[in-house]
Amino acid sequence: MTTRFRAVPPEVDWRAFKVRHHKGGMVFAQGQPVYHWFEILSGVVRTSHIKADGNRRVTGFFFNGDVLGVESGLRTETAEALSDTLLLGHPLAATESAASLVDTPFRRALRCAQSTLFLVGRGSASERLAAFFASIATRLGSTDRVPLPMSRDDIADHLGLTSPTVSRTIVAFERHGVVTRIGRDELRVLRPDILLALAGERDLPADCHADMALRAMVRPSDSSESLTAQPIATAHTVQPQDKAARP
Amino acid sequence: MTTRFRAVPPEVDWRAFKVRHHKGGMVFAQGQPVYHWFEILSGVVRTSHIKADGNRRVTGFFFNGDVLGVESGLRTETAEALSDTLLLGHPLAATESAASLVDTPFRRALRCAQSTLFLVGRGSASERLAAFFASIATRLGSTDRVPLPMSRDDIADHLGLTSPTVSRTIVAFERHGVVTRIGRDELRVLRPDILLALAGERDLPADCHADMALRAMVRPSDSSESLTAQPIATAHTVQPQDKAARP
DNA sequence: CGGTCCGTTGAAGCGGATCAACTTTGGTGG
DNA sequence: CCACCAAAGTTGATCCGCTTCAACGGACCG
Repeated sequence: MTTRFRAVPPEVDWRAFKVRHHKGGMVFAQGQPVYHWFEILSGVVRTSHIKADGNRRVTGFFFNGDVLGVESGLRTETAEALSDTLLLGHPLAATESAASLVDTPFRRALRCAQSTLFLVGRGSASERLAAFFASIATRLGSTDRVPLPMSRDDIADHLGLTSPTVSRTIVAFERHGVVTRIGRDELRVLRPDILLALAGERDLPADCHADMALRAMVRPSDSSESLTAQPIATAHTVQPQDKAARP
Repeated sequence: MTTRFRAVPPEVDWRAFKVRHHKGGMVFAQGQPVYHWFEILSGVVRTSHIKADGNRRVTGFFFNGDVLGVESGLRTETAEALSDTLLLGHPLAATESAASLVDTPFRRALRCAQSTLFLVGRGSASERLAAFFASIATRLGSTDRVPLPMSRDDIADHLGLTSPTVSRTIVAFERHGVVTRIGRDELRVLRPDILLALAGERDLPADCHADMALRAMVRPSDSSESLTAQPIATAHTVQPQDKAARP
């Protein structure tokens, strides 16, 4: 819950500058390099993130006094003015030089929290779990090994699911040859490409339609059990417009 | 996505100390004052937040090299060791003195991101929207006025819902006298207590069971339309164990 | 005054929650 | 070392809330 006061005292506003945007204007765009962070003097700004699958995720709304665009490297999100807006821009370099050593933990925690935002709140159980597993594997630097020292309930409470759903989805992953269970608290990723595709981080391999197959997997209503043979899916190109990009 | 390197160079590790926890141990507890932040040398830690309604939300898992507990004031979450764990604790005071002015925007952004985590990914559409409206009102300092300069699609994409659901839920709120629509892009909150209760931030007023009533509202299947008369609900004490605390 | 966009409302289907039974695991003590 | 027990995971059946796909209405703007 952000407060409504000035973010930094005036003496730190070295080379701070005012920017005016009118309704619909773009403050910064996803993919651009980060040069400044902004403080809202008046107006409303919306930040959103477009995933590889085209889905949009609105990451925040910012009102008078709020701080936005605090990141480094490349913009992970786009900021647009929802109304005529007056911003105070702060050069990131000035901030960096004074606190480059110290604020690192804050930034890392911020990145971590923001990446978690993309895990929860959107997408099916398969997508969330795939993203979760991919995230763990990436953070540990191991391509295929995914330790799960937490309980299924922990995972469920983290992703906004329930324990039975987590179980079913993992079993479905395994039935499709995406992962293998090693004991109770470890996975081995057999098809990282499909895992990332399910997570929405990259496009699906052309040879399969994992999401449709996995959907059918979790709910074994149809008796067409031809799945144990082939790892993932037949060459069905029938994309049911499942959760494609909005127009 | 946090990296796996040391959070800060050694010269900043003034009075850094190692802490060892065994499986199940509590690193810090929700509500305690914040004195340190931690860096994981080995093991796994889980952070979770208990809401007023008793629901638990697992906010993150932290592995080797991750940073956790970066906040100020009182702990908003509890951290527990999922395995035998070795931590490196950093006094917050040392970090503060060097960067008290500069890291403020990072902290505010972090708080903002973390609070957003509690909005999405859990709870019904009513809960998410209630929390969203309450959040806007709080941030603007106005108890009752809630401007909505963003489209319904924006709100939906932010909360992990869809535009029709947002519409229906707002109308349901209005039918219960919780809010009133002023034009298209502004709300007036008539019953802040119920709004906060729906958001899970505090207990319900004893005289009503808003959640049950609102559920029935959104889906007008039953024709028992006695709702326009009394603001919220009759004195039904029939709590259907809806989303109560887990044991 | 007409057109277009956005919001609202309706009907139908599905995904995940819920409740409950069963199985497995891991830990403990005999 | 094995038997037992408690805790966790898996599986099944049913239900409900949200999504989806439409159609309608209303507001803003030319």
